[in-house]
Amino acid sequence: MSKLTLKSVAKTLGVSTATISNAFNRPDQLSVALREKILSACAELGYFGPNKAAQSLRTGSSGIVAVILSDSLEYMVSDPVASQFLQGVTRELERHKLHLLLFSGSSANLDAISDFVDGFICYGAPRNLALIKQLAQSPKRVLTVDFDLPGRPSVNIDNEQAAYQSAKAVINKDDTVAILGLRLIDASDTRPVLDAPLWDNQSSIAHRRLDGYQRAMAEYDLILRPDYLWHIPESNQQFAQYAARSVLALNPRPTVLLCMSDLIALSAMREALQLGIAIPEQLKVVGFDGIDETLRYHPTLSSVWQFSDVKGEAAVRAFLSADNSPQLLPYQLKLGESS
Amino acid sequence: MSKLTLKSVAKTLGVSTATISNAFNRPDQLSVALREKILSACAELGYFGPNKAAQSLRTGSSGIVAVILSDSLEYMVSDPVASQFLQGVTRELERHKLHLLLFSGSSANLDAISDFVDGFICYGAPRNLALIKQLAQSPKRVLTVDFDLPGRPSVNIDNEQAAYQSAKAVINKDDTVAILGLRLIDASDTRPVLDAPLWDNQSSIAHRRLDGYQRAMAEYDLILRPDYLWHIPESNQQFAQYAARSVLALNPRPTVLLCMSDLIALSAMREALQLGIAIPEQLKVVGFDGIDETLRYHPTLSSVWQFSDVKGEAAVRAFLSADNSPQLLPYQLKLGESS
DNA sequence: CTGTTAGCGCATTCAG
DNA sequence: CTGAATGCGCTAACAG
Repeated sequence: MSKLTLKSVAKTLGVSTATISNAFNRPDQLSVALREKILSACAELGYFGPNKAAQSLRTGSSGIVAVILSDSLEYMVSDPVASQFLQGVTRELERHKLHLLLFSGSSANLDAISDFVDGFICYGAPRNLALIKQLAQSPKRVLTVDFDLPGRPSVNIDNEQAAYQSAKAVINKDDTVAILGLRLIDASDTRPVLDAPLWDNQSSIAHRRLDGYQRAMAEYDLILRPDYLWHIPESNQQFAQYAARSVLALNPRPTVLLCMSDLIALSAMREALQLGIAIPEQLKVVGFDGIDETLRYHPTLSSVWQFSDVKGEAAVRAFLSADNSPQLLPYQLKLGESS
Repeated sequence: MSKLTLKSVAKTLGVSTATISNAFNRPDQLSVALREKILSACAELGYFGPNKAAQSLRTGSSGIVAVILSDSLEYMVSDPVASQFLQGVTRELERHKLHLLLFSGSSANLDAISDFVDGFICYGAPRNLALIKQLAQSPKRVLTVDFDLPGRPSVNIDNEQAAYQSAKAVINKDDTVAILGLRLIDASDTRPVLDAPLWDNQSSIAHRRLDGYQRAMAEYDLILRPDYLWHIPESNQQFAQYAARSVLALNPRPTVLLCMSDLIALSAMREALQLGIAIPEQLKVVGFDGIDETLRYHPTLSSVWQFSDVKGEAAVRAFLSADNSPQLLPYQLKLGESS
C-alpha cells in the first residue's frame, strides 16, 4: 500500500482530484450522493483527508493557534489560574474547530513554530523578552492577554481599579499594610523590593495592581514602607510561605496583607494561622484571581475574581475577530471571612 | 515590502536559491565568509529562514513532536507526576532542537495535527479510545509511555513488581489491607470497585499494580475484600479524601493503605491524622510515583519512586532511536515514616 | 561553490 | 461534474 494522496485516491476512485478536494472542503460543489460515496470510499481506503501540511502551505492557514505562556509549561501547568484560562481557550477553540499549540515563553525560537500556526495568543508577557520583538514583527495575528503590545489587540481586566477596590475593602485608617507582590522585579527569589528597580514598568499587571493598592493606601494617608513590599517570583506555595513568614515577622506586624494572587494569599493565611494570628481580627488578607480552593478554605478569602476561563474564551474570540481595539473584561470583588 | 521568500531573497541578494537554502541548512556547502554575509543580510531584510511549513512538506519532517496526554490539559494541572514527565520531555527535546505540541487525549481528531508533527509520544492511554486506533494506523513514529500498543516501542516501569515490593515492605501477617486505586473501572466518581468490571484489563498500569499488591497479599494469605478496593477516577485531593474517609470508616478498620499515587497517599494520611489515627502505629501507608511533597510532609511517605523527569527524557530518546524494543526503566522503593 | 530543475501534496481556476 | 494547469515555498540532485 503506497502513499495515500489526493491524487492517488482520485485515481483509484476514478474521479478527478478536484472532486476529492471538494468532497472534503466544499460540500456545495458536488451532489450529496457522490460526496457520501467518496467519503466512505476514502474511509475504507484509510485516507483521512487532504494532507494538512500541504493544505496549510497552499491556503496559508493551518487551523492551529499558538498560545504562548509567560513561562515554561511546567510552571503554567501547576497554576490554577493559568489552567483555567487554558480551559476556556481550548473550549472556545474547539467550537471553531481550531487546535492549540502550547508554547513556552522561555524558549528562544518563535520561528520554529511560527510558520505552522495561524497566529498567537500571548498569555502574559513572555519571560524571554526576545519573543516580544519577534511577535511585534510577526505578520500573523497576535492577541495579548494581561499585557499590551503596541498596535495589537489585547484582553485585560482593569488591574489598577480592581486592586484599588480590593484594598479599599480591607484597609482601615490605623492599619499597617504589607504587600506580597508577584514578579515585581527581575529576581528569581523571594525578597523585599526595597530599592530594586521595578521591572518592566509599563505593561506589567503587577505594577498596575501595585498602583491600585497604593492609591487606596494614599486615601488613608498610609505609606508603604520599603521592607513591607515583597517580590515573589512565582505564584507557588514555597515562595509565598517564605515571604509571608518574613513579612509577619516584621515589627510592627502588618494588620493587612494585600496579595497579588490567591495562591499567595492562601499560603499566607496558612502561615499566619500556624503562628496563632487570628484572621481577620489581627490580620486581614485579600487575594487576587478567584480560584475555587479559596472557597473551600477556612477562613474563606476575600479576592478579586477574574473568571479566567471566561477570559480564555474572550481571548479566542478577540483573536478571531477583526476588531483590534483593546478589550476590558469585567471582574468581581468577592468578600470572604478573611477581611 | 512584499513577501520574503527564499526565492525573493535570493534575487535581491544576487545569489541562487540553493545558496540561501544551504546557508541556513547545510553550512558545509559554502564558504564561511559567504554564509556569514548571507545570514547577516537576511537578518537585515527581516528574513528569518526558510518557511517551516514548506520545509516540512518538502522534507517530510517538521521538528515538532506531539505529546498526547491521557486526558485534557487541565487534568495535568493537579498532577505533579505528569508535569515532571513533561519537564523531562521538553528538556530532552530542546537538546535535539525539537519542539513540543501538547495534545489532549480526549480530543477527537488526531489527524488535525498529524500532518504537522514527526510523531507521537503518548503518555498513558488516551481517554478517547478512538485515538488509539488512529495511532495504531499512523505511518509516523509512535512511542507509548505507561502502556503498550502492539508493535510500537514503549517506555514503562515494571509496575507489577514495584507494587509487589512496596506492598511487601509494609504488610504483616495480621494486617487488614485496603487499596486506593487509580482508574480501575470506567466510572467518573470515587467508589468501591465491588463487582464492577475492571477496565481495560491488559494494558492499564493500575491493574498491573493491583496484581502486584495482590501477589504480596497472597503471600500472607490475606484476601482483599471487595469493599476494601476503591476506584478513584483522578489523582486529586478531593476524590482521594473522600475515598480515604470511606475506607477508614470500614469495620474492621484497615491497618494498611496501599495507594496508587502519592497524591492519594498524602490525602489519605491527612485524613487519618485528622481522625486521630496514628501513623504508622495504627495505619501504615505506602504510595506510588515519588513526588517531592512527600518528603516535606510529616510523616514522610514510603513510596515507589519512578523519577518521571528521567522517564520523560528516556521517552524522547526512545522516540528518536531506531530501537523498537520495549524499555523498562528502573524505579526505587523508598521507605519513609509512614510504614 | 553556483544555477537549474523537479517535485513534496494540495486548492483553485477555467474551459469543457 | 472533470481534467489540466499553476504555484504555495522549499530541498535535493545534478551539471557546470
